[in-house]
Amino acid sequence: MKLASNLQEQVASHLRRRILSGQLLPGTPLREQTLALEFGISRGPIRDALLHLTKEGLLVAKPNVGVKVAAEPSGFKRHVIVHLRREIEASAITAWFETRDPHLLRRLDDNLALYREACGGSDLGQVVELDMAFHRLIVETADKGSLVDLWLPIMLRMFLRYSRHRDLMESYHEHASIVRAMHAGREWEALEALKSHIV
Amino acid sequence: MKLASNLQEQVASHLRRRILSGQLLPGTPLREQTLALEFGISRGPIRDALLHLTKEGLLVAKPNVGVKVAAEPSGFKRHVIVHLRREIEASAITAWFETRDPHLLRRLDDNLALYREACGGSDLGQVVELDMAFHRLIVETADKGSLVDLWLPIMLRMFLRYSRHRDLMESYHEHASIVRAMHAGREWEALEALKSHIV
DNA sequence: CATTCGATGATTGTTGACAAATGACAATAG
DNA sequence: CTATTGTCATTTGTCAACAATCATCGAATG
Repeated sequence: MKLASNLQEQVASHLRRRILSGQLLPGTPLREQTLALEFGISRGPIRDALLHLTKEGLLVAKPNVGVKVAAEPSGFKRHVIVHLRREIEASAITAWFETRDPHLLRRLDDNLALYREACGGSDLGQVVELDMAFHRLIVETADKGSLVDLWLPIMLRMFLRYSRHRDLMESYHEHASIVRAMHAGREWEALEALKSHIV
Repeated sequence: MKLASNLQEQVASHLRRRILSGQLLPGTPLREQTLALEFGISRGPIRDALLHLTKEGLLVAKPNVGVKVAAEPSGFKRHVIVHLRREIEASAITAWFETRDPHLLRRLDDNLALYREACGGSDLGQVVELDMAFHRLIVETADKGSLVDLWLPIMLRMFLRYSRHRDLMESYHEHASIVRAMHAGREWEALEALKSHIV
């Protein structure tokens, strides 16, 4: 977990985690003044953070009214999002198989160990964080990480409904399958495992 | 061209147009104070606008340093972007063929007329605007427009290199082909025309 | 009784001043 | 001669006060 030096990023990270872990439910309004009091800072950085999260799709804004936590994507939209995520992450994995840089494999192994541990625990925020970090590691390897800013908003919208319909341990095993196929050098198998993991 | 009531959107629109039309080249730094003087307003709304454009992918920001116009996407990234755009717009067209609402056809026809005219003229900003509006109309019809916020950042990144390698009149005819297929009710043909248009 | 109009309170939008961080360059020590 | 340190100008980051806008609710009106 990285520590940002500027307030707006700290606020954004904090709120992002609270939304993704389900502590802030869709529809919950977020007021600038309230948050400013809560964080003990002025409204400026709060505004910046809310603007960030709005563009990331976690909040929706109405001019002169305020922001609230975004609704979970509809069935149709979610269907499109699934395809987009698959496209991006599959491209990244395909690119990785060109070089098979072992550095990524080491970091994925590390992440897997932490992820398994977190899935057993009760801190859902930690689980979300590690799940996201896993996929981010994959996306970051391709094209010097240039896909991340394209991938992040899509990923975040999907994770808006993280807590539901999800068996954490099964999710861990799916991650493990992907990494196993990469270790073994079987590209097709890795892509299939990825595809069936993203639903 | 819509006129926003709040300053940040006016500034964002203005800068967006200048970037997409090639008046602001990749790498050009944008300073808050300079822009504030230029627009005759304070730095607050400027900050908001720059944050918007950064999240849209048109600018890149470095903390405590500032923002500059984003570089054109690399070959690899562009390849992914093309696939994503195709996926989104194809989904929208497929959804439209479920209802075949004639309202969209009328608006596309209107857009085509203006687009043809603009392609003959010299105002590249106008051409970009109408090209974008064409695709936006398509995306907006599906799922009550919920795909737009997903689609826009992808579209904008692609349009960062709008001016180059492009025959405007050919672009018009490709638009026309798509609309013609939709009028005729030929879904496969429309999807193929769309796919070959987005490259 | 339904509807429109206007006052009111809450909330965002905007501003200008001040604080903090950064990068460039020159002075200095090894 | 190189590397380090200190200073300075520039630019972003933060703050608190003020203005503009919107939603709510109640009263007047048809």
